[in-house]
Amino acid sequence: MLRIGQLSLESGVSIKTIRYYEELGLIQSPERTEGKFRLFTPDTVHRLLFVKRLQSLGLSLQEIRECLVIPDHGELPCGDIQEKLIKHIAEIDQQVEQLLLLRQQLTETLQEWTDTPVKDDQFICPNLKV
Amino acid sequence: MLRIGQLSLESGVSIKTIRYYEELGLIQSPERTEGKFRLFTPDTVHRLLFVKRLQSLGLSLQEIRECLVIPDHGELPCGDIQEKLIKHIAEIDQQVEQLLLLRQQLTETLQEWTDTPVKDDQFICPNLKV
DNA sequence: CTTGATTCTCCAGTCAGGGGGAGATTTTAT
DNA sequence: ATAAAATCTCCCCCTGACTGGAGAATCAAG
Repeated sequence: MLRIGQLSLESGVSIKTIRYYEELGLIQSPERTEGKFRLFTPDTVHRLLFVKRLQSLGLSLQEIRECLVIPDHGELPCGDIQEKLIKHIAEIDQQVEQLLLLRQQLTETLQEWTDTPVKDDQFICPNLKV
Repeated sequence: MLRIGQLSLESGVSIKTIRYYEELGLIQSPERTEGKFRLFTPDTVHRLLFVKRLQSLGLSLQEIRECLVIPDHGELPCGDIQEKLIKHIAEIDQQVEQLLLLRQQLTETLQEWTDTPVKDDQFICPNLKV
C-alpha cells in the first residue's frame, strides 16, 4: 500500500491530478488510514500509467473512464478499449478531412484576395467586403 | 444606425456575442443614445460577417482581433490578414501531421494488443499491463 | 513530546467563447 | 398615459483537465 505522494512519484501523475482522477472515477476510491490518508494498492501505478498512455493517444478522460469501468461481471472490458481506439481512429480521420477541407478554403480565400487589388479610393480594406 | 437587436438579426450574431466582441475589441465601441442604447453604423454588419468568416476558417478571436486592429495611420492591415492566413495554414499542416502520427501510433497499439491473446489466469485485462 | 513533512478538504482560477437570467431603464406603439 | 418590447449592466454558469493556495489534521522521526 502506498500513500498519494509515493503513488505520484512512481506514476508521474501529480497528487492533485490523482485526486481529480479519483473524483472522476478513473481510479477506484482507495482505502484510508484512520486519519483519512489515502492508501492505494500498488497496481494503481499501472492503472495510472495506462490512463496516461490512452491519454497520450488522444482519448479524453471521459472516453478513458468508459474504457475502464468494470462491468458487473467483474471483467475489464478489453474489447471495449479496442472499440474505443477504432472509433477514435475514425474520429481522427474525420478531423484530418475537416482540416484539409479548411486548408483548401483558406488557400482559395487567400488566392481570391491576392487577385483583388486594393483601390485607392476604398474606404475600408477590401477584405472587409464579405 | 441600428440598434443591437437589428444588428444581431442582420449579422446572425447573437446580442450577447456582439457585446462580447465589443468587449474584446473586435468591433469598435459604438455610439450610444441618450439612454445608453448602442447605435451601430451599418457597416458593422460587414465587420461581423467578416469576423464570422475568419472564425469559420479556424482563426481564434484573438487572431481575428489582431487582424482587425486599425493601426495609427488609419489603414486596415490587409497584408496582416493575409499573413495570418498563411501562418494559419502552416499551423493546420502541423496539426494534420500530428494527427497522422497519432493515427499511426493508435494503429500500432491496436495491432499490438490484437496480437496479444488474453490468458485465462490473468487477473487484469492485458491492456492494463502498460 | 515536538517538529517537520505529508496529506486532508474546500474554494478558486485558468483558457475560449460565449449563454442565462435578474433587475433596472429606455424606447416605441397604442 | 401606459403597456409592451427592447436594451442596459452585472454577475454567475458551462466545457476539460487540471493547478494553486488556505488552513487544518495526521504521520513519522528524533
